[in-house]
Amino acid sequence: MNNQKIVNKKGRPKTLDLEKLKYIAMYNYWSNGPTNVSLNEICYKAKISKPGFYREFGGEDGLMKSVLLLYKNSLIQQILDILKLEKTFDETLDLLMAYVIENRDKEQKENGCLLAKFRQSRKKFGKKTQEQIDIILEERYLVFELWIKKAKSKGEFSLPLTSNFVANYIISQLDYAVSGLANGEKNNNIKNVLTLALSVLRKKIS
Amino acid sequence: MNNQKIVNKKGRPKTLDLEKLKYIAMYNYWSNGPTNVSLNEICYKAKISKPGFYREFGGEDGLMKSVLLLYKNSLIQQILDILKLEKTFDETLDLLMAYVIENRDKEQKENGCLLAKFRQSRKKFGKKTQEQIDIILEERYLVFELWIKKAKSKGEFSLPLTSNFVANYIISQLDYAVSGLANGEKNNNIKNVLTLALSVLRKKIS
DNA sequence: AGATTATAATACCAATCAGTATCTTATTAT
DNA sequence: ATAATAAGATACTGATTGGTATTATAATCT
Repeated sequence: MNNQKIVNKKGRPKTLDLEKLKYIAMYNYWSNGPTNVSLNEICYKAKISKPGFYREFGGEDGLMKSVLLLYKNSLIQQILDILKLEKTFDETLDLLMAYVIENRDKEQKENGCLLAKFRQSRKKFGKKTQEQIDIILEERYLVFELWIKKAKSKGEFSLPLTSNFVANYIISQLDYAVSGLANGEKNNNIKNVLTLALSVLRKKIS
Repeated sequence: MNNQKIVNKKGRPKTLDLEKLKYIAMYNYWSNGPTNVSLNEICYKAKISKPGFYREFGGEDGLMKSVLLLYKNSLIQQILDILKLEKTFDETLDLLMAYVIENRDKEQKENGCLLAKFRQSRKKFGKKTQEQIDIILEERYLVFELWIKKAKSKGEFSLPLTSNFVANYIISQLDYAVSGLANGEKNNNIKNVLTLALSVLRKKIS
């Protein structure tokens, strides 16, 4: 986006690796919690001088916003992509469960959801970060809601529940599962809880 | 417990207010998150000198263990007491929902569950704190499990689900509700989610 | 009264924090 | 070649952190 090394500019050329910095920041915010990582630490690990960092991001608020965008595009998108596979509603529930419980590696499970961590401490962050949290939450919600609406129109979901509520219900249960796994609960326990909680939305076998 | 001002002891008498310190620590850990509160800050707010604090608690680990015990006895106990009212299973579910959604004041809702916050950052704390987290989680689980077992023996709960699973399921849903409210979700949304999630455990109206 | 004991209070330590002033270096424009 | 520009890098600031050495104080014991 902003990589204009091609265009000859005046002044000393940039050598700092913004992608590396964002990735390192995301990883550290993710595993340690966004409120428990200092800018000093991030700059040191990314081998970027602090004045360089402040030139690029202005401060913590700008960095956090960038990290949230990176997390959305690389991680949250994986969940949203499942909703666009055009599988049946019940099959999609299975895929969502499998993604959360089986498909993520050990480290991802231990770290939980970075968006959830940001959300939990929302008030502690700057304006841009708070806005970005809200935007991503809304984006995620809208994709789930659209999926429910489609399932309804295809006749795959016919319970008398609003799309708004069903979307929130599923997101809530998935969020819980992710945080439960991060808390060290066993795969099978989470799987059973999720299975029962989502069973009320499925076509009854009887 | 340790208030032995009655017994004449040698040396300068203690004047520090341990209960006040623990209460202030609990409140600050609760509202700001246990990883975001410094000992300096706690000592300053409680008007206790740091050497005095270290003499009493040894350090952060000892304080956090004491705070967790205080939280368990004052807050978590309120939930557990509901399970001992000997109401029917379905009525007890109603009471649990009402407690989480209606009965807690605004500040409690915004702060969420202190135990959950400690649990989320469990690895960051000292040995005593980690052990106390585990103990309280286990105590809470056992009370829920006993309640389920009694409901089964009274014939109020007859689904083919283990008491272990049902206890975990209910705790999970309540935990989610508390954290959802802390994240600013609306009472009604949380109430609807909880109602649907717990409906699978209730006697069917049909 | 004087020794003993334990607590209170102040002041300090080195480490780390967010943020910046200053200086050096590498490029382009003239 | 020299000026202008912009980025890199070092080193600093004042504040805060966890933790402690030191000193003053208030009680009991002999």
